[in-house]
Amino acid sequence: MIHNKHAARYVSKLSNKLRRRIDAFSCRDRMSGAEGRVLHFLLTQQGDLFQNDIEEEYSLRPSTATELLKKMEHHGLIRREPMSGDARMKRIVVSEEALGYRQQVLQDILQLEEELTRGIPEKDLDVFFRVIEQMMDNIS
Amino acid sequence: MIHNKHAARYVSKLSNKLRRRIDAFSCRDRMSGAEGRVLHFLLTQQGDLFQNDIEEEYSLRPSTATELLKKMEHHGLIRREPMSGDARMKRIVVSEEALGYRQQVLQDILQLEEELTRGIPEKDLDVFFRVIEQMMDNIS
DNA sequence: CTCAAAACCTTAGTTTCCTAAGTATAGGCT
DNA sequence: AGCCTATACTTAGGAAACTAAGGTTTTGAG
Repeated sequence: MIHNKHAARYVSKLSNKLRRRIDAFSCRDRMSGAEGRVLHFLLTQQGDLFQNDIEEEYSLRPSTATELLKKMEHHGLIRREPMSGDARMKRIVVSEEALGYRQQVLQDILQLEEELTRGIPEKDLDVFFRVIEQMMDNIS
Repeated sequence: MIHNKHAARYVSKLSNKLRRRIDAFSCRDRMSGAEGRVLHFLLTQQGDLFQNDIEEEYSLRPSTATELLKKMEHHGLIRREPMSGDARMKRIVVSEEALGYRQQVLQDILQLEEELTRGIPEKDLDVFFRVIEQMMDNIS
């Protein structure tokens, strides 16, 4: 290794700072941190989504995902519909109420993204994304 | 925003995967996740370290850091010595026992780092580190 | 039909983190 | 000296996140 910097530590540190920042989001008084993150994921993803996808996206164990989604369902953020074709799977659907937060959530994320990437050249961001993708491949 | 990729999500996702990976480290059966992370930090840092530094590094509240360090002390991983000059501060010292894990911890980290950066050009890593540093500045 | 695997759930316990309110010390400022 | 604010850390209590181990039901392959 030539670098004296540790990529793992850098990434973790930035991620922790981000968690802090995201906890200050406006909608946060109506849902927990994890619930907010998952809601944002649901709102920006297209196509059918299942518990499986949540587990993969956030590196969660099935039981953790179950508990989290159950809580979101109880809070009225999502519904879970049986999937025709495979009775084991339940499709996750964002509720009407949660769709009302959509604008705010997207706005918050957009603002964070702009703040985060301020002063960073486009080509550097391209490299950054490429490196992260490679790293995710490397350890998966 | 020109990118359709979200830097925040990318970083969080990689960080989660890393946490999983690090939890599988060999010494991990003798300490919890957070304890292991802090121990690694202590072992690779030079100069006096205080609770303050742990809070900053991991974006923790004082009470969280207190609890974590108290647990590490109880598990025999660290000691806390009164600081001459400022009676409010207590210096964190890695115990003899924990120093025994040193080689293993450093080895684990080095291996992860090599695995993580495999196939990524040196100059891309330079950009990567620069971008992360800028992002940390941007949101602090 | 049988059986392994997949998708998800349940339970019970641990770990991590937070808020809110404290103690004690330090370093001003008048 | 006395007062005030900030700093460093602590305590108490609770919420959130995670884990391991063991279900259920359904699927799909042999």
